[in-house]
Amino acid sequence: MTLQDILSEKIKNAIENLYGASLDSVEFQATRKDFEGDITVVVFPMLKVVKGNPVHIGEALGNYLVENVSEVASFNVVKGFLNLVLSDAYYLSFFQGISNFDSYGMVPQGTDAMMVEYSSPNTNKPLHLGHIRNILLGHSVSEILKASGKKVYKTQIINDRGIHICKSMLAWKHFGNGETPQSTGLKGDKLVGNYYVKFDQEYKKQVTALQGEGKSEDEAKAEAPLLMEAKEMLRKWEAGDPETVALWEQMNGWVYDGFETTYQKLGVDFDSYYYESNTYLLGKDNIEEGLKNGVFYKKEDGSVWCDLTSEGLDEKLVLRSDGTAVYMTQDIGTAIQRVKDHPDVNGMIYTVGNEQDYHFKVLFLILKKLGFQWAENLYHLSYGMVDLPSGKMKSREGTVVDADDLIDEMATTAQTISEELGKIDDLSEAEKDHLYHTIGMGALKYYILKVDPKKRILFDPKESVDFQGNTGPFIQYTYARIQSILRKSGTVADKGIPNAIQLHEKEKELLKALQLFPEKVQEAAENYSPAIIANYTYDLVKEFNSFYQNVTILSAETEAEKTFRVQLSKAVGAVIKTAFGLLGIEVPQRM
RNA sequence: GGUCGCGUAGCUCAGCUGGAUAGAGCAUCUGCCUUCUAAGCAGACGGUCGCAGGUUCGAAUCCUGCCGCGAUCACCA
Repeated sequence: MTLQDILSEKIKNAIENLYGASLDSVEFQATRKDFEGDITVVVFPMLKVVKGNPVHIGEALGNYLVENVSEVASFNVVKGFLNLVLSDAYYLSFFQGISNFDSYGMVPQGTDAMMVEYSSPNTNKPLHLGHIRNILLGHSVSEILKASGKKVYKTQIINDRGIHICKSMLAWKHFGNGETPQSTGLKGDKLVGNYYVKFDQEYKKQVTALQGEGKSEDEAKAEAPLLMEAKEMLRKWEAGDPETVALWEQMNGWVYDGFETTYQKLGVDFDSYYYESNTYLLGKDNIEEGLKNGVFYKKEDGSVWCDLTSEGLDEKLVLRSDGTAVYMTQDIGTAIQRVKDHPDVNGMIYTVGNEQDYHFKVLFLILKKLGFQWAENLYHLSYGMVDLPSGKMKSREGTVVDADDLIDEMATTAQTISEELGKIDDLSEAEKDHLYHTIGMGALKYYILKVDPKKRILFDPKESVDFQGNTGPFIQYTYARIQSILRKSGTVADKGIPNAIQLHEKEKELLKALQLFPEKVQEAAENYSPAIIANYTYDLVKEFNSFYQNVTILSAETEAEKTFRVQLSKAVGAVIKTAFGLLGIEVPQRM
């Protein structure tokens, strides 16, 4: 039973005894910093059942609580706010209750499993900044769900088939001279991406040439030999032509190797992979079944639709008149397949940009109509675009920010700043490089995750990401300082937590901040929002820094104080580490 | 045009299940490094919470309308 529950119960009793009225609920909030007290009871809502002056009611309640609840030390009333001051003993017992700092805030894994899809790239282009937001969000939400007690399967669906892949393949065949990642030293995804660009260039030349021969733009675009050839290649691929399939496998293999390198640098991973080449035919059987159940209907031309007008949406095509699948068909089939593959899954999260909001609304509705139990727990983790100061990223104009380049730049920036400060000159080169990468990624990940996923992000690569204020490195730095305290405190931290000690104001604030962590994890899981964790961690760190600057830790006046403060620092360090773990950010011993 | 999302300090963002005088960081200015890491701390400056109504004891928060920005409305994926 939490303190709030206890207080709530007591307040209800008090209102019953004092005024003969019954309250449904009691509203609490954290006391604002400028008032004395730790927790505040809002009296206003009680006026609905108790007639009277809110200040008088507040005072009556305050007196009652001081007498009847040992945790309440004193109180004051401001307007309709009853501010309660909690006893040191209450805080100490809370702190002693966190026996294991490392697992504080984590809920043990239950049986409920969720599947989280993220990344899901095409195989014709390298990953860019937009993918990075997707990947970081998906990965972080996975970790947050795990922390809230869910079993999580991380997955992605790779768009490895279609005309765009054929374009890369064709360009490589014509202009590649047998180049490979090994022969060129290029990352596989970069190499293939270059041929995709090459295709486009050559294709445009052909179009221009055809236009010069008097064709219209549309005719020229449709009739350019390269495009015809690419379409032919797609037909061959679908027919299973061995040569085409072999080339496709080889080039996709290069791309996967390249992607894997980037994922490793980002520190993310997956439990399973789905490939569109395997799933693009799925879903037709489900449509057939839905047709029988009356979920769908067939038009005269043979196309199959789902009528969602009663839900305020449109009619949606689920099967073409020629019987072939559309995007929606495939997604229906893939969702169902995933649950077949993972029978314990009871919900899915799709990390996909907000331009597909409507698609997922429809998809989820259709899956519900088809009667799947797990369809009640589908969530589109929708996020806004990443904009550059110059506007939208456009691959054609070469304004995309390449993921690998960005990751490297972040580390370089971290290196420059670290070298200026010169605090880690004694580390080995390998240790330094690892640290630069840790800090650079901390900056990038925190920068992206701290903002509400729904919102667009303006990313200025020139100014790079800040290292001061509400940033990843600032929090990492605090962690490193805490590690320094622990190194220098020797075995003090092993002595346990003293139980008779007068709490400093800053210590109390810090304990309050620590107390919030488990609810924040829960809140983040319910809202699928890493931003909640990020902003909480920043608040905690600010509180710690204020404590750090205002109280003496290692040379505290008494031994008990010293032990207590070291323990407190240790706990804050542990929470930072856990919280950053949920954001997928590493935390350094020194920096 | 229909639908969805966003609009808070010069800039980047918190706060949004209604509660006290709307919070941080950056930028600008003032202090603080013989003392546990100054990537820090303490403070100053900075706001018609897009606009207008409504509900309420109380609205940045909920409702309606409008304005601005964006996305989306394919037998594309």
